[in-house]
Amino acid sequence: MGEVVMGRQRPGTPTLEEVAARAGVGRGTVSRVINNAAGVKDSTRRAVQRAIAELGYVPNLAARSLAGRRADAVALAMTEQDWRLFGEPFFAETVRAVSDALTDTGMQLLLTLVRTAAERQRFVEYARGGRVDGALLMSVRADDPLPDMLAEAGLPTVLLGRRSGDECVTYVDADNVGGARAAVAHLLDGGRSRIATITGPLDMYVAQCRLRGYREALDRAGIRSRSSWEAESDFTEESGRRAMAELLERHPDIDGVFAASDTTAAGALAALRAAGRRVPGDVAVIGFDDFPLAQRTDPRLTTVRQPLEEIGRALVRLLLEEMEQPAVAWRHVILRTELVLRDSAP
Amino acid sequence: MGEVVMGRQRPGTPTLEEVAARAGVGRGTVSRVINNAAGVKDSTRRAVQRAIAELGYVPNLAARSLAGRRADAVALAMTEQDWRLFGEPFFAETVRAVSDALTDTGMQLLLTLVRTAAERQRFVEYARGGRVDGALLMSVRADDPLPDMLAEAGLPTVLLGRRSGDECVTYVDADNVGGARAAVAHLLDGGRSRIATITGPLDMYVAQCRLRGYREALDRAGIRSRSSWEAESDFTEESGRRAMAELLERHPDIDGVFAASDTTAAGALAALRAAGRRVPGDVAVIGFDDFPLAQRTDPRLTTVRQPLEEIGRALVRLLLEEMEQPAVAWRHVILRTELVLRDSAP
DNA sequence: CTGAAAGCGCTAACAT
DNA sequence: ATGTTAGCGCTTTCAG
Repeated sequence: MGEVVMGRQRPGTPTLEEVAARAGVGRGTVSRVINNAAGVKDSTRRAVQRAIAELGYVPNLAARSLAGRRADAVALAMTEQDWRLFGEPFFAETVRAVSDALTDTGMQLLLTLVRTAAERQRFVEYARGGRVDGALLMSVRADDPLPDMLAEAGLPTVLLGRRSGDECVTYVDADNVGGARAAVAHLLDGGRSRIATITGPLDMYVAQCRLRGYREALDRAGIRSRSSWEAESDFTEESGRRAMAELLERHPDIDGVFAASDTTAAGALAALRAAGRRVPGDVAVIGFDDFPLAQRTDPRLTTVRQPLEEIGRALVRLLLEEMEQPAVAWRHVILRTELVLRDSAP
Repeated sequence: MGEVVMGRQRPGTPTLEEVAARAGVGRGTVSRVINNAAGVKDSTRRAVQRAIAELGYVPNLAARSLAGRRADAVALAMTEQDWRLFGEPFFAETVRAVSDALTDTGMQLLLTLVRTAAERQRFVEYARGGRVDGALLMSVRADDPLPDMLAEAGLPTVLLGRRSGDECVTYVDADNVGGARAAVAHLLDGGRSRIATITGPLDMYVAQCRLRGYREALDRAGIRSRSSWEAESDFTEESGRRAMAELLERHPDIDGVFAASDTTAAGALAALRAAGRRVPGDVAVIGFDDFPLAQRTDPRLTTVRQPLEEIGRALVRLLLEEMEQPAVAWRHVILRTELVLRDSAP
């Protein structure tokens, strides 16, 4: 009687051994051919390739993984908060950059959602189970235990951003303090002096850094920073709008705004418009992240550009390094940010 | 001499065999315990669990996969175009729904980018190599060869949306024609008669369907549809803005707009505002997809809601069915859409 | 209820 | 340059 098979993989899939038989060679030779190893006579190689084509052979990756002790894949994990920021260009562009940086390595990039505790558990088992050779973690929150769980399990792990000033786990970050400082300094240079800021969620280190840069720039100019000039957002456009409205109410004479994200800057713009302010005539706005979002509407804003291509490359490079060597040290890379000037009349 | 090992997996990882030795049982028993199989004496089970905990044992997924002939993972592949629509709430919400629907199965969801031909090749090898038990494909273009490549390889595959009216591969879709028709009928009911539409990219079947619904509704009302009342967008906000401006120029007396997407509707809104039209006073706008994007600005728009939770569940259910049975038939599910009324004064 | 044994399909070291 | 062999760590009969 035909028993019910619980296996999911189609039967009858040709194996390396069948290819070897058909090509009239040993299994080792076939293995060399499919792995592009040197030292195979050209005629043999072609014979094997023909057999592969005729049989429609595809290597079984589980077997390769088991024998070769590697997965040829890396995960990029995103938490629930990341997911809500999904729409942000920063997010999509970074993933794209990582994907590009990975093309040469032949490794498959796997994006995974880690929203609940159950999903985190499953992901950890997946990663520790050897289905990926390493993990990239996006914009981790201060209280996120995932990096440590993976790092302690010995899985090569690299963070995009850090959880705090004394982060240990290997990470790539942008110079958030410096970028914010440069932005505010630019506003000051342009003759603005009543400068407010819309911060990101302050439980994220990145938001703390950008706020610090804002304050430092004011300090250096001899301006005492005050909390009434600071309003928190959660990096969404809507919260940026609200924060801006709030700031305007507190300080109708604002003439400059530093927004901690591109999306937030877009919200700020909308709120300023709604309040009848001209931008940048009455109020100059500088946003972190150089994306079209805040610029969909007319005024070409000056922005702080993060070098996303570089970030993607650095993430992959560090991950590869972690994979090559046993984890002897944490490696940190902080990439310079750049002010992109667009407001000719500051 | 210590040879350089190219393997990536940490050595010294405890194996099932070591657990068995420590617990003083056979390997089979350990296997039964970690798979929650029935028929293990309670005391034995606990002994094994203790050994697992003490050793910090984690099953090697490659070995399990090889022996068990399944991957316990499914892929959700996104093409380059999808990726550009990444920001759309529809996208994020659908993935979330799929993720939710998958939690009970214990399978890991893997999002993969398939942007270039090289990436497609790699993904096909990954999938055919047995690293996933099935694939979900988002909003495929008419000329996308990926569905056929996977389906022909015998991999359980389900599409979200179809490539054309005679799509074969198993899919889940929304009733786009009906939804569009209902939207336009609602505008007509509200006394509007000069109704334009902003379509999606017409090489996508979903966009064709929504346009067809628009035309059918007008036909039924005895209004001849004309192409000058139709403008194409690529589903982005910017293109929606442009399309609306164009339509306004051609027909300044427009009093209703059906937008083929939420994002497009947002663009239309902005353009209408810029042209000094009140919404919905002068012009009523209905968008497909029920999301806050088009509603960030004041007027509460009536929208066409796609049942995303249902779509996610259906995708997973069909995929599981494909996995259980050899592919004997293509299965298609078309989910009803719903008009969400918000404009009390149509 | 449990142990022993036979693979799953591949890589890599070792012969030749 | 190529064939042979010994595992990789697990699931799954099949005996007991």
